[in-house]
Amino acid sequence: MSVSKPTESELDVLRVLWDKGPSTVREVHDELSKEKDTGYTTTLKIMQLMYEKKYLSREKHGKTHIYTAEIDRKQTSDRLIDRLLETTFQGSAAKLVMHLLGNNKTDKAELERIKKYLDDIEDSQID
Amino acid sequence: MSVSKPTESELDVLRVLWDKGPSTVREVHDELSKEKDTGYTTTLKIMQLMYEKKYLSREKHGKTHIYTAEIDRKQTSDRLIDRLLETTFQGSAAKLVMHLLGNNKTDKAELERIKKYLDDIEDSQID
DNA sequence: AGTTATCTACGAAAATATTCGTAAAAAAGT
DNA sequence: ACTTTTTTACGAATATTTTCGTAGATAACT
Repeated sequence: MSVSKPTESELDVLRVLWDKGPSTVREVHDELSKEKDTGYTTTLKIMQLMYEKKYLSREKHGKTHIYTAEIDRKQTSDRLIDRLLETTFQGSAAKLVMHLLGNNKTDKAELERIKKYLDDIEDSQID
Repeated sequence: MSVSKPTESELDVLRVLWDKGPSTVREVHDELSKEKDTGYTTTLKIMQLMYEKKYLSREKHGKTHIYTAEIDRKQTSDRLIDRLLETTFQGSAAKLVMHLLGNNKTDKAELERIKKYLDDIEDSQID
């Protein structure tokens, strides 16, 4: 199975579906309209193409379709992260993390969660 | 100043320039050839376009140009990371970090570096 | 039932990105 | 000096992505 590589617009659609769960074109479009300004049929077309590419599945309810994301967040983010790591952090996860926490408004709770996670990893890594 | 948004191919070029520093088209092309299979003039053209967009600067040495990246790694990665955070991690840095360390072959040295960094942050955050 | 609104499918235009052929100039090699 | 190689600039072809208009079908409204 060739690796899926959603375009910019396709990612916009996916983000909505990932957030809100299965939705109609109308719902996705209304959501996207908050950010960018394109016609309804544009969103429709993109979702139809995504359906053909198997990025989405759909189910007919009356005359409308309800679309569901068929490529998952994790897989997609893996790709994006790999790319990011290579492109801008020379493959070093540490650099990415530092960058991430460096400028960001990452709050204390988040930091704690990360630390805890790191400890867990180390514990399970007595090799 | 509008935010720069390099395309896929442009990022390929940037990666090389970021890694190797100022380089000729030939050098960039040879580097890219290891991965993908395009003609020399294709790389040339892309770099020329990037020059017009001000993504690169160049300096003439004899008949060849030496190109330098004019948009920096940090700025570019900030954009990519923000996008990634929003799109696939609901804005949670912790989630991204966990994801990053979860599947990855991050070695012990890297983990140590990260932990140390976290400690430093916490120390400087007694507010 | 007739009108209006909403949705889909289709096709094609417009915008962007990528590719490469060709020609001319500069440099290097013989 | 002549040939070969390397480089640039230009222009155009191709591919990909995004956009939307139009027509027909289905549902909702009055």
